[in-house]
Amino acid sequence: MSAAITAKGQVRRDALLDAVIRVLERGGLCSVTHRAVANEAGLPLSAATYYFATLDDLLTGALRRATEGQVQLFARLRDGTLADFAEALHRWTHVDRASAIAQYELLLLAMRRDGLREAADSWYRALEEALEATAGVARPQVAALTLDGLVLRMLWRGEPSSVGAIEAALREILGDAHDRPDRLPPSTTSGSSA
Amino acid sequence: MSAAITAKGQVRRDALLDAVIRVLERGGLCSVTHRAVANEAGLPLSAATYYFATLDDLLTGALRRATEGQVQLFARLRDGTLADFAEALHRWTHVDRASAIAQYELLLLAMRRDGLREAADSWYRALEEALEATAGVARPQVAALTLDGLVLRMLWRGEPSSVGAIEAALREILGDAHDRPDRLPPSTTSGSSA
DNA sequence: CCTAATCTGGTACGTTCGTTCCAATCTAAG
DNA sequence: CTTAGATTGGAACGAACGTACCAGATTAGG
Repeated sequence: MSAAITAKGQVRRDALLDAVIRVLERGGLCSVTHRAVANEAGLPLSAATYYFATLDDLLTGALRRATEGQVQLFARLRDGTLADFAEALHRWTHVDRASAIAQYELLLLAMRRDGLREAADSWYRALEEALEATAGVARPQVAALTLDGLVLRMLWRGEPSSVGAIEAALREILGDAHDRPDRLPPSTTSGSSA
Repeated sequence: MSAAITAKGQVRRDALLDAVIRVLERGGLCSVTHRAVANEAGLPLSAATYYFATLDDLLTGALRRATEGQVQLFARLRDGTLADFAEALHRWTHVDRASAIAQYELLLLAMRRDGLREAADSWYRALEEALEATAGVARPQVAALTLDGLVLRMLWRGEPSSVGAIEAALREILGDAHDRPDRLPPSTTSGSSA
């Protein structure tokens, strides 16, 4: 045993996992192949097969990497304001929509692969913990479910689409229902989806 | 123009779409190919390519078909009791888990294909309308989001796992928060997941 | 330095895929 | 019955895939 894991090897590993995300964004799960990932990373095919023997290794690593970033985003929510979180959520679901879809595709894949269960779990737990630590949230466990549903709704239907509308929806979800008896607020600043 | 669309043709069409769901359940989105679907339906490859020229046609038709069934399930919720709905939800997310995952895979695909937007929309609208028609639901729009999140949580983590626990969670979600200030109820009858 | 392990880039095999083509068969309208 | 259009089953082509292999380059430990 001598070289173990070289620094340069780790750089290539990370480059490949980042490439997986980009390929995923562009063409979905089925388009993730050793060749496509290697090409996206600007590396020869052998580099992909050497560091990630099977396609599953590639996807597993990508999910774990993406989850880390998401966990950090949720952690930042814990310390920031609601408006900050609304803006982060807007960026994630509208500006970087392809990236968000890619992450959900990986999470859905985690339902099938037991090796990914852990990653999906930590993603979920990070959201719950962030909500529990956020002041004024009446029922964090329920709010976590609703927030999850809100993200999906934004990805599917595009609404709410503005930062302001998202913040209003968050207020509706996180806070208790004392002033608004019903309805998610419609988009306030920008119009509806296509 | 004479035969237009024959009855036998429609039978084969439906058989192929059902086969898509079964293939999807077994191996995920990437395993849906003309050959796999035709083989699953017990038909020659040409039958799949004749009725559904592209893979997208196959997936589009399958999502539309699956959505119809789901819309009918939600409609039944409107008229039944909460316990009935809890049982239906339990069957969907635990007994027929693979089928539920397959449907979400198709819904996720709908985020990428504009032709599927309509199907995803009708699925969503059916859930909201069912909740609006259900007596005692304080905020149906919010509840729809939460219910969506609950389904995903059950698919990812397996909890809540018993019919009783699901019904309790539903009561927490649908009704107002006047007796329980926090927490989703833990599983009551069966244990937690792995 | 030396040696063993990691890393690199390229090639090739066998499989599976979407897609196309075609001759034969079936069906319904005139 | 006749005939045009719908349907059927089989075969084949080119492309892309996972995977395996290998000879050379690089690197780290002794």
